[in-house]
This record gives sequence, structure tokens and C-alpha cells, in this order.
Amino acid sequence: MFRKVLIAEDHEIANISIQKTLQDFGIQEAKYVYYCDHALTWIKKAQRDGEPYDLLITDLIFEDDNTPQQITSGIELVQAVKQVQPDIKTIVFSAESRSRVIDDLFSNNQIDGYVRKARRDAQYLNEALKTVYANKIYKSPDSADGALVKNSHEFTTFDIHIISLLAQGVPQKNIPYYLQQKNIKPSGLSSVEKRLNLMRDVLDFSKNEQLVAYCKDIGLL
Amino acid sequence: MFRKVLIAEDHEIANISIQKTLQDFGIQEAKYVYYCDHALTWIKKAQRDGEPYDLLITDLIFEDDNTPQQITSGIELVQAVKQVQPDIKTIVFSAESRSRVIDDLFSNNQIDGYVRKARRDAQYLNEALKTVYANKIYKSPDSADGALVKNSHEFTTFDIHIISLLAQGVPQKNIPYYLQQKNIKPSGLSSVEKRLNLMRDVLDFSKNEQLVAYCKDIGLL
DNA sequence: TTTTCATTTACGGGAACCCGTAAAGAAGCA
DNA sequence: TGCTTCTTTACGGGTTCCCGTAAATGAAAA
Repeated sequence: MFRKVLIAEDHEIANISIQKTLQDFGIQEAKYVYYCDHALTWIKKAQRDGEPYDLLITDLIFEDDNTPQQITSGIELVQAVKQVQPDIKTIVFSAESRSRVIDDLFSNNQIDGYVRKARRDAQYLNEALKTVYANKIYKSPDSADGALVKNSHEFTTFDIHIISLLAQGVPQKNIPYYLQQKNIKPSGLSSVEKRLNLMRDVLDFSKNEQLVAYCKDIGLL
Repeated sequence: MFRKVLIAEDHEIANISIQKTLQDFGIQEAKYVYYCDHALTWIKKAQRDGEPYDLLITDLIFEDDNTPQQITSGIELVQAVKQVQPDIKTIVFSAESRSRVIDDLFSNNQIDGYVRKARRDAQYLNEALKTVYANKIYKSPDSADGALVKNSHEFTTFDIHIISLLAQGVPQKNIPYYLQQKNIKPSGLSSVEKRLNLMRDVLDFSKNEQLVAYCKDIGLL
């Protein structure tokens, strides 16, 4: 089993439980930090001392508490750590449930495991440790996509920009101007209208207010 | 200190840590359940046996895992439990950060403590236990904000109905019809328009989309 | 280059929305 | 009852939005 493990998790309650889970595995050398910057510092230090960590367990979102930090999210932490020590194993432990976000972690950021904070998370974390130690990829079953797929619409960054501007009170007819400012590719008013029309159609909405409400609900805004 | 405590929390990891916190307090009789229905059952059973619980610690949101449940949220659980045993103390332990929602818990649902799942949640839970045991109200400092108090508007139920209908896609001109159905007093289109105009004016908004987004943010919808 | 196809933009009629003003209604008081 | 005051509703114009169609642009194939 893993010898040295580093845990980056700002919620004290979650941190405590991860500790306990590791103890049950007989892992003695575990370090627990509450900030991403501290995590990177410990990784570097261990690397220098010739006693590198085998595994990093990290959350995705770290709440800002006005302590200035260089690294502010789990994704950035993984990327920074991989630069220092490319062979380290990483497990992300987060409440994120959007399949696109989770899949991005595996494809772009080369993580080894994902456990969603949900009903049987302790059990799944346990399985993740075993699986990742065996050099395999682990994804907790409740984060395996396909669950939320009813008549959902895959929002592009273009879509999100439009809805975001609407939610900020920009009149529809002025949206082209804002899109040009950001060099976003289609910027014509008709393109905006057509895209809004398509989104409303797919989601069976009739008004833009519904789009804003929907995006707020699924955490897109 | 409390003798018998019941914990309703679906996340296994969080549940484990609450257990540990209670153990550190020397509380021996603690029962841990993962569903609201089970919680109510145990409360009733203990009541019948003449050994009632002193304290209920519950989450707000319980994830649906296709196990059919009567009670599906922490608020409903508190209300149901209070009917069975009005004198029980209740602490809510949740990630909810919207002050409006938290304040509602205290005013309408008579809870004794709120601890937000955040950085120092274990420490705050500790303080909550002591404070509530001393018959006082506890609210973890990171949920006590009041930071959102800019030029805020006191929403009436009339306001909320209007915005809710907008967020559901009802055309503005049809809102009078829906208001009449619910016997809401001013139902004229002009009244609706005037009220929307006032809300936008107070909050310095120009579009209804902003109102919907704002209400979602502060937990009004 | 020309042709073809897809994407983007321009335009116009009709509906919904914004907003100011004025009429109608409801409640309180002599 | 008659008067005042406040709330609610009705109306009309100017604007924005919705949506279908057509023109313009651009990219890839012939």
C-alpha cells in the first residue's frame, strides 16, 4: 500500500475522515494540509529530501478565506505538483457531479482517481486507494456519467457567454458589441438570437428567464 | 453534556467525522443514520421507550438514491421531529451558505444551531455543541455574514410569486391569470409591471433576467 | 478559379415588454 | 352621503424581442 500520502482538503470535517480512512489502511505517513500552497510546499520538500510522496488526495474547490494563495484550486494544484513530480498518483475527492468537469480531469489533467462526495464516499475512497495503488484508474460509480442526461443541452462557451451577459442585464441587441470586445467568433445579433432559440428549443423553454434560472441551478453561472 | 444524540447525514465521510467529534466529547450514545426516514423512526422509538434523544444533528440536503423516502430534506425532518418531540435540540450541519435560507431555519423552523460545512467546521461544530447545550443559539461565524446587504430589497410574497412565474417561463402578460388562480390580491398586469419596475429600480437592474439570477443567488427561488 | 455547402449576418413584420399617464375602485373619516 | 387619499387597473406609444427568410461571407472540393 502507499507509504506517504498528502491530503489537501480545506474542510476540517472531511479532512478528519480521510485521515481515519487512511489509518484503517495502516498508512502511517500522512500529511494533512488545508491550503493548496502548503500542499505544493510539502511535495517539493519531500522531493528534495529524497522521500517523495506516493499519493496526493485533493479537493477541487478551496474556499477563499482572505489568506493570499498562489494556487486556489485542486486542478491547478495537480498541474503544479505534476511538474515537480510527474510520477505521483493523484486522487480527486470533490462534490463536483457534472460529468463534463470530471471527465476533463481525467483527460487533460492526468488524475488517477475520482471519488465524489456523496452517500458512500468513504467506501468508494477505500476502493479508490486500492485501485489506484494497483496502477489502475478509479471513478466512483455515482460520478459515472449518463445519470443526468435527460433532454440536457451541452453548453458551449459561446452559450455561457450569452446567458451570462443576459443575467448581467445586457440588452440582447447590445450583446454583439460585448462579444466583439472579447473576440468571440460569431458576434452577429442573429447568431445570438439563433443560439438562444436553439437552447430554448432543446430544453423546452419559452423565455430567457428560464435559461438563466436553469444555468444557476446546474451551477453554470 | 448531551447524553443521546442522533445524526442524520447521508455523506459517509461527514458522518464519520461527526461521530469522532462526539466521541471526543465523551458522548457514548450516538446513533448514525443515512436517511431522514430512519432518523424519524429512531426518534419515535426512543420516545416510546422513555429514553428520548437530547439532540438531532442533521444535514439539509439528502441525495436521492432511488430508495423511496417520505422525508427528503433536513428541514422537513426537523419539522416532523419537533411534532413528535418538541423539546429536542437541533443543530443543522450543511454546506448552505445563502444567508436568507439559513435565517429562515432559525425563524420558522426553530433550530438551535447552524454550522456551515467549510474551513473550520469541526471546530465550529464543537462550539455549537457547547453553546446549544447551554440553551443558547449558535451560528458558525462564516455563515453569519450580512455581507450581501447592499441596496437590498425586501421581497414580498407577491414579488416572489411574480419572479417565480417568470423563471418558469410564464409570459408577463399571462401572469395576471395565474395570480387570479391563486387568489393573490393585486392581479392586474399594470400592478405586476409596476412591481417589477420597482424591484429593478431598487436593485439597480435593467432586465428581469437579472432579477431571476439575483433571487437564485440569495436562495429566494 | 469556380462550384458547392455551411455558417454568419442583414432585414422586416408581428408580438411582447417598458413606462408614463389617467381613469376606476376601495377604504377611512367627518 | 360626500370627500380625500391610496391602491389597483386601463390604455397608448415607443422600444425591444422573436422568428422566418434571404443575402453575404467563408471554407472546402472540383
